[in-house]
Amino acid sequence: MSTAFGLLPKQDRTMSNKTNPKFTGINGHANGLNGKAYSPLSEDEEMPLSQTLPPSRRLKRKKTNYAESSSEDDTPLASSPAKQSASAAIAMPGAAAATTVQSSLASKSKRHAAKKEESDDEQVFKKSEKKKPARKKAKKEDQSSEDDKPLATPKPPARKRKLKEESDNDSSGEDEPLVTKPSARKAPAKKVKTEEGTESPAPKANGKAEENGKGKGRRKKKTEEEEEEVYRWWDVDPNADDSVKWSTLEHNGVIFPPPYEPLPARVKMKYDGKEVTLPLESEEVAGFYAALIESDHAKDATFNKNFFNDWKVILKKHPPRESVKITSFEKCDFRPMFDYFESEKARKKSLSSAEKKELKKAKDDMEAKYTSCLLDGRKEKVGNFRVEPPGLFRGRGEHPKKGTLKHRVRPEDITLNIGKEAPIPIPNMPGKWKAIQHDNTVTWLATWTENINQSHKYVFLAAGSSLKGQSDMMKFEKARELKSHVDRIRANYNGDLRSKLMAERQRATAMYFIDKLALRAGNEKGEDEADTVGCCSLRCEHVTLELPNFIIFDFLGKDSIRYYNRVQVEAQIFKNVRIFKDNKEDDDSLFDRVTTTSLNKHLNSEMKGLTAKVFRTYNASATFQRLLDENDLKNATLQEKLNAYNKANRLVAILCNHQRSVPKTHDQSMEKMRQKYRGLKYDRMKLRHGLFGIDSNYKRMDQYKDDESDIDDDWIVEYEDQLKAKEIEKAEKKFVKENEKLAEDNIKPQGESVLQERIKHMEEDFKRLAKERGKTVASVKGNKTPEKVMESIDKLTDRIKSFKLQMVDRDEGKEVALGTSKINYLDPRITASWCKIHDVPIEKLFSKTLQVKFPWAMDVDTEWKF
DNA sequence: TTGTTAACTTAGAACTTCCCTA
DNA sequence: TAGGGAAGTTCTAAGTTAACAA
Repeated sequence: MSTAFGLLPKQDRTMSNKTNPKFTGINGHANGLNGKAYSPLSEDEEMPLSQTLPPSRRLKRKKTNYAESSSEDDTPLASSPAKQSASAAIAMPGAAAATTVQSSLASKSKRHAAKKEESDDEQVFKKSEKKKPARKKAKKEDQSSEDDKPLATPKPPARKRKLKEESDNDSSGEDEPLVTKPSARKAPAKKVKTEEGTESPAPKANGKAEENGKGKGRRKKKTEEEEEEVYRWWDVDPNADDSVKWSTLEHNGVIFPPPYEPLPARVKMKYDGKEVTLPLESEEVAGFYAALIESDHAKDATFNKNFFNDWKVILKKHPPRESVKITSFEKCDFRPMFDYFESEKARKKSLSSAEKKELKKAKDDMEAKYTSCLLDGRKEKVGNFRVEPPGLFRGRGEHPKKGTLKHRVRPEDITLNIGKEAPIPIPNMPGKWKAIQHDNTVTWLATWTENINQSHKYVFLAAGSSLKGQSDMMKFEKARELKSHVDRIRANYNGDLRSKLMAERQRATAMYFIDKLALRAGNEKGEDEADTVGCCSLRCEHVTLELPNFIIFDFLGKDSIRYYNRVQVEAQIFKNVRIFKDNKEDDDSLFDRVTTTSLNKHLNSEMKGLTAKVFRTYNASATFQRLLDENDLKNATLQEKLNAYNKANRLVAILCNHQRSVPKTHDQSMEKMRQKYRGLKYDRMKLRHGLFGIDSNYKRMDQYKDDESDIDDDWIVEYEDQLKAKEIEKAEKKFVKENEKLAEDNIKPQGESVLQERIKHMEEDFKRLAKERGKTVASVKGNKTPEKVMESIDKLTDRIKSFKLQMVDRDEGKEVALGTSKINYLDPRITASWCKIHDVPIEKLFSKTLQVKFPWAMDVDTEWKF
């Protein structure tokens, strides 16, 4: 494997977003980050495939031949004599030129014979050797019939996800989790205040809340402090049945966005240079686009095409009043609308802070009742209680549907999930809910189906809620459980890398990538989605082999973020990928015998509840813990500790390929930093020269010369001019202020000559500086001893070093998003424990939101390890 | 066995607030 | 004290997973 990302040569780790191929999400955790080198190849493992397997049995397939060659594809690796020579060539290390051998498909009879020879593997082979389907077809477009259905009788969804943890309950000793399973949501809760100000009783000891969670007026009003008391779900009985998520649930539904507010009559878009008056319906959609004309979306042909097509449909029903026919996108000028939106933004921005506060309060008051719900009698925060407003679909990457119109969601679209006894909320816009259901095995409060991809939208509780917290904690516990299985699992897949069955060998190789590179599982995607891949859906074009043992990954992953990584792999992996790619087209699947389902099924057999995703969590958290532990921070300052933490965080983010777009002002701020950096070096140079001026016996300290090579004469002229201008400006301002002060005190102000005198002195100083240019001797202000000057030089050198580090840090981190791993992959207990060990306040590392999200992690002691 | 889908987590973009510097 | 940039928060798209229907 390659070195850690941060240590890679530049060409191997240049990063960039999306279309600009640069980001190199090198893991390196097998050597650099993780430090674990697995099973070094033994003599036996080095044995060419040709000696282990009859080479002629090697697979050959082409995408176009999938159908007719299916049975051929089922041939186990070791069973096709017809391809012996080709396989021998593949198997020879370094025999790259011989990897692609044209050969005809083996005959059925040969295949049959081969299968007979493989009697031992027959069963396995039959079960696993299935071809993967090509990209899924587009989902059914028209779901309107569903939408037009009358209010359905409340019924629970046909299918439901069964919790994995259920199966874990009966896990045998061998697979015992490291830590007692957390969870259990139905333990006694602290009293909470209901919306009306009454209190709900705590649920009964068995976890079931009193019917409907209501116990009005039974108890005295408690103080605010007590009401705010947190329900410590993580302290309660872990053996509760977690297929049931709640006993009682009360909420106020969702809040719909306000109706469309028409533009002032004077604001009109233009068509073919002339103003057009649009009816509300078409004006609203035009406005969606107008707001984006300065964004990248408006530069995208697909986005524009989809928007225009959808808008034309609206226009047909609601044409411009001038009876102009809008048929050409190019003739549309949305600028007047855009300008109006901008002016409105500016107007809102310019409001006084009191006015802004008032507006915010009105909004908060209006939303207040939707922000929380009563779950088993306890008040819990709701996450996305606002219904998504209509707009243009902002699909990422090359999503074929980006720009299409996302319809306004109405009550008729929404199904509520609520307790049986709870009052049904009334929508804040005209209409009736699509359906009401009382399913306590799911956690959502409301759902609807979006019109573009027919994807389901849900309203869930907030990240800080007990339900989310429990699930989060279980996620990390599952990842920790992997710790005690991972050696065995790795040994198993390392063994399978040489399996005679293609499916097993592919699966083992995929597992290797998932484990070492933290790749996602990679489900198949449909034609109506962006073409992105993960491990199982990698195509041949996404992996390039480079002798002797490098693999270059280059593909678009989730959110169309580019994954580029040049990785040094073990010989067997290299060999396998060569075999998998052989005789396939670029757009053929690399792992044609592996699906996410089959892979996860296998992982589950290795450890209960294990999926590809668990590996990502495990590797992120384990790597983070190890990196933190590697630091010696005994005498470190707070800043040094924070730097060490952020560095570990950054390495994990790189491992997981978490990118962000470069801040728009990045180049500008880097340039500022560079100027400041040079300025510091200039200051040191002057001190050095000054030191020599004071005492020529002092060394000129030429060790800094190279470091100061970017300070050339031209730059110095420019810099000193800037300095001079700044100093004069400063002096002028100071002079004005002094006079103002004097005027206030009724004292005669200073004359202009005072300022002129000061400026004259400054100019003399700068003239002296100009004379010293190009010389190695300079004057030093004040009566400084050489020792004092030396001291200043050392201090400056430290500042220069630290500033340089800051610059490098800023530049290298410009495309790395730290938040994603912190929120989703790093066990918060690692941070909590680390903070305690190093006496770092948690708020330095966890924002308020993160602290609310992870209350369950805060109690760990300093001994706790992931 | 395979495809579909419900339910959930993970993700970067977009927006908002905070804080530092001039 | 403004305003610019960073940090924090919200929004919603895009994944994963497993149950279930065909």
